Amino acid sequence: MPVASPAAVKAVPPPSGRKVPCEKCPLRDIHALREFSAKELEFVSEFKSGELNVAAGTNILLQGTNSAHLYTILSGWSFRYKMLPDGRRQILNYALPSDFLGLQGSVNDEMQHSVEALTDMTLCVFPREKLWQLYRDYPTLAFDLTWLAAREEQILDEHLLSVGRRTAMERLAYLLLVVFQRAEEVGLTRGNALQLPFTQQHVADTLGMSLVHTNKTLRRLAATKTFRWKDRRFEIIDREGLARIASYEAPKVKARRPFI
Amino acid sequence: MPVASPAAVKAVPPPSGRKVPCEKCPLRDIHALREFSAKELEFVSEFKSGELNVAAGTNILLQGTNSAHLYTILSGWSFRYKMLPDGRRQILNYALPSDFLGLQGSVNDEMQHSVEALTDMTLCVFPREKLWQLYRDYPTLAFDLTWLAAREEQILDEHLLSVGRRTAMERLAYLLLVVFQRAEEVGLTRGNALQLPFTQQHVADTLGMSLVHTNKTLRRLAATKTFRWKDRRFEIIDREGLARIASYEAPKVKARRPFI
DNA sequence: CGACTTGTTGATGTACATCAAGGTACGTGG
DNA sequence: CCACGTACCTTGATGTACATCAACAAGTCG
Repeated sequence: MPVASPAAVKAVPPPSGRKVPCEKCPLRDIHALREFSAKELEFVSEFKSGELNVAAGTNILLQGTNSAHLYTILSGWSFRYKMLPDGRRQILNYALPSDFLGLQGSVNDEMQHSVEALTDMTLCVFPREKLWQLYRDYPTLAFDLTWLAAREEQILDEHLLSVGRRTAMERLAYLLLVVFQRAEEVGLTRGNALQLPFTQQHVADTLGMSLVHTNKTLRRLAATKTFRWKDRRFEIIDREGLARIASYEAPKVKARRPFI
Repeated sequence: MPVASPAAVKAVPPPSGRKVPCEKCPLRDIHALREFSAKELEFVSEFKSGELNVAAGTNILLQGTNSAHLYTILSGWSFRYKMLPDGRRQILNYALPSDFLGLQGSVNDEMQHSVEALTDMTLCVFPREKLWQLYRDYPTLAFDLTWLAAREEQILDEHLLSVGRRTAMERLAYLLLVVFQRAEEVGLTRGNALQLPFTQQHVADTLGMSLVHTNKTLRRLAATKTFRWKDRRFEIIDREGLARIASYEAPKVKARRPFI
């Protein structure tokens, strides 16, 4: 039975009162994100209740609990995952700077998934109870949230296609490609290189494969020389080649993506 | 290679001008759905551009195209799916009455998935260009859309866990259970029985398995006598038993679900 | 005209050989 | 100690082939 390494559950620390003013939000430098109007900026500043620094390995959200907070990632990597009672783990998606966490908590009493920090992170914290105010007074921001939810859905669709119907090679090629592209979008790459914070066990749990098989497949895929991955440093060499192996075509995005 | 039966692509007919007034919307009888205020009802009536009757097998939305319309299902079953260039098909989710289709088209230029009617259906049609008006003037409805998107995400999460980490038996038990529960929610069941409009090929493409293996697993699962399924008639006998086999726990929903 | 036969098709059920993926074990190197 | 790499054996899943059965259409005969 494929059982993931038992994740040590670290609880989240309380949010610090510290509030970097939103005008100086580091996310505003990211070109792929839309800009806020002065009025929006003012509201978001007010909406924000503080910042949170969490260490790698911390569980930001935990399956079976409820969270009074919503988060926007300011820096660092994390992943959403679910676990079965016997410890089998499925990683659902990775979350990078500008991604939004916790919206599902508005539908269910209890979170149906967990989120764990892959690296040290900084999070922007919003109280869930003010969410309604956002919908009432800031339709542009409300639309942004829907946009983000629909985008998450679209990523999950593609991921499900991978796990359900792509071969191990295809899956792996697809994952590496997509992760690189998403990191690139938010400025985490330097040229064709990227610091990849996850292990082969993470990859295995993302693609629904065993660790051993992931390793073997990774070796076979590396032989195509479409990328290099050694000691956390990932370098993409032949993007089109990877896409071809994955039989994946990147969707065209309609507009610059929003962030809250 | 597991290739789905080649789906004949039938185009959607143009929406009929016919508009059943929203006060008489058949969905309003469903207890699980929230009620609309008079003002909301008035707007939705205006938002609605017509109705659409489609035959089983019709593609309501098509991967790679863009759709000017959004749909709420008034009656009938359909499924969202993606296909790889060589014909491998992954069914992402089923859509039942009160479910909303097409929101992803607001994020991407082109649809990244298709939707096919499983049975004859009636759809309520909305023009996408009026969506912004809804966000601007009807925050409660905007919130409903977000709620629906978050719910879809939650279903996909669980589905991904299934395909990635559950065994064939568990997957199958999970699917049958969840489909029954969703049908029950919108009043499509009679006691413990349900008209199931899909074939074993659909099940296979949903769970990421081959047709043959689906059939064998279905036989083994049927031997547990937790359900009966013959000639489109599905009867659930031991719900808790199925849930135990699937190691699945149904999430608690926070509020009565909305529909547009 | 209706009843019966025949052929076709789609869905299901099963056998068997093959193969991709899993599990265990035991390396290495940092 | 943990992440990675690899060998070896096992098993779960696939692909192909073929059989059954019901639904349906077309054609034939009394």
